[in-house]
Amino acid sequence: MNEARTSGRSREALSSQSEQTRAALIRASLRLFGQKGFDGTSTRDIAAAANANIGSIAYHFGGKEGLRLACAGFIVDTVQRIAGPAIAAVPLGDGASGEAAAMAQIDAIVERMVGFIVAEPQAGEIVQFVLRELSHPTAALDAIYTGLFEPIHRRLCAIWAAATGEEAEAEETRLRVFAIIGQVIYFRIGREAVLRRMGWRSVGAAEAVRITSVVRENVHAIGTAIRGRSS
Amino acid sequence: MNEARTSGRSREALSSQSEQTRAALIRASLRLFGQKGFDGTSTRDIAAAANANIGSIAYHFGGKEGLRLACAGFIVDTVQRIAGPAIAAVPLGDGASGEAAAMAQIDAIVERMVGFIVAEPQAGEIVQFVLRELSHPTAALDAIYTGLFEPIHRRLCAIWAAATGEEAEAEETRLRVFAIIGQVIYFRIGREAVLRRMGWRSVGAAEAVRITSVVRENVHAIGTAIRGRSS
DNA sequence: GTCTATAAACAGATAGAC
DNA sequence: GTCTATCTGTTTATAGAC
Repeated sequence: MNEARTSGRSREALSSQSEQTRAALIRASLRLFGQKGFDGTSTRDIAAAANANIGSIAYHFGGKEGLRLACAGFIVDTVQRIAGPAIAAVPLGDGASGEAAAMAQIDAIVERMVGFIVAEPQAGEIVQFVLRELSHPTAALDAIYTGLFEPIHRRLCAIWAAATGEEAEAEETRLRVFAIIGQVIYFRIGREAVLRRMGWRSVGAAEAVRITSVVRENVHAIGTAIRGRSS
Repeated sequence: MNEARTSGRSREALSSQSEQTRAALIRASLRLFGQKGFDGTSTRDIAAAANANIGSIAYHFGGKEGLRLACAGFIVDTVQRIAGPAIAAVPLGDGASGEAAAMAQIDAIVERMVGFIVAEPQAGEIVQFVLRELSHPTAALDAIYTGLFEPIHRRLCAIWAAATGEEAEAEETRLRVFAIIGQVIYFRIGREAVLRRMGWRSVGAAEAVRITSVVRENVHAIGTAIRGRSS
């Protein structure tokens, strides 16, 4: 079996034609895998969409499966770059002022999450790709879980804990953060149903604002109720 | 093109071998479509799983596409039978007592939803199937949306309105009900991530109880906050 | 109604010319 | 590195035997 050129390549060659073809193939396959699924996408379609030839897939990635793994790597890099700053640790005070600051950070995160996941076109491909991987785990999911899901969820739990006084790694907290994420994700997954039920033609910036407003209110309500339990 | 035997069949022939083959094909294809996707599933696999032969698919459903539509019909029937009683209209009093009764019905619905969607094995196939249809709408989605999504969502909005005093068909209410559904659905869609993060080996009855507890608390918190706005 | 054989198209992988 | 030609296996659909 030929070894694909997936590692050890020099960083100076980023704009060589080889790297351009490589990048174009990843972009095209991420889009097509997201739209039509891994099995539903042929290597011929990918090559055509990337303006490359079929043989280049075997050359760069060893085969179709290698392309899937490369997509996972691209997703990890992309989302880390976008989500990283938003969920970075910010200095939080103690007691009530710390809780308020943490809740403000949660507000900002919800707004960014909705903006990216729901309204950003590129997020559609990524979410669909991840969704399919979740339903049929491969090595690509391992990369996405370890590089993205786990660290982000853990960080969100910590922020939620700072905002409510709950323990960050408590089972209840972890489940609650999943439920909160679900509120947002569903607007992408069930987009078609949302469009029909809301009578919207698309979900753009204006619709994202409406969704953000509702989700933020929900999250506040949950946080307030949790905080109120301990008093 | 041959017309498939998809309509006009007599109801008395339910246990004939023809109907048995037909039912077996639908069950098998729903499971396989859910697991591996429509494109990822071959008619040979379906026929083998249903203990039928390949030709019978063309005979009963006209082809693979007809099988997809038949799956959608099966889903509408199944979910209507399960969800129907739970969301049926119950006599609600006026004022505060009516709100409490409506919230109690919401509690019961959340519990049933989590129990079915998250813990019931058959729900996995159905959710995965619907999920894939949502991301790539065909005529099968039209059937599911019209027969299931729209009426159930509308009914949930009405119950939520009775519990909170909001207007049932207000944009905000419709979005809020979507967000609440998202909380539950995510535990099925993101099951693999949930399993890993929670350290669970599977999601059974015991885990469903934990999830129900968290989601119910969230929903109560949201409902209470909404009700509190008007005072 | 069921099952088999086969057709026609398409898949991914690969060898080799350039 | 790129591109073409081709191999091998698999796909859905269908015609026809039983």
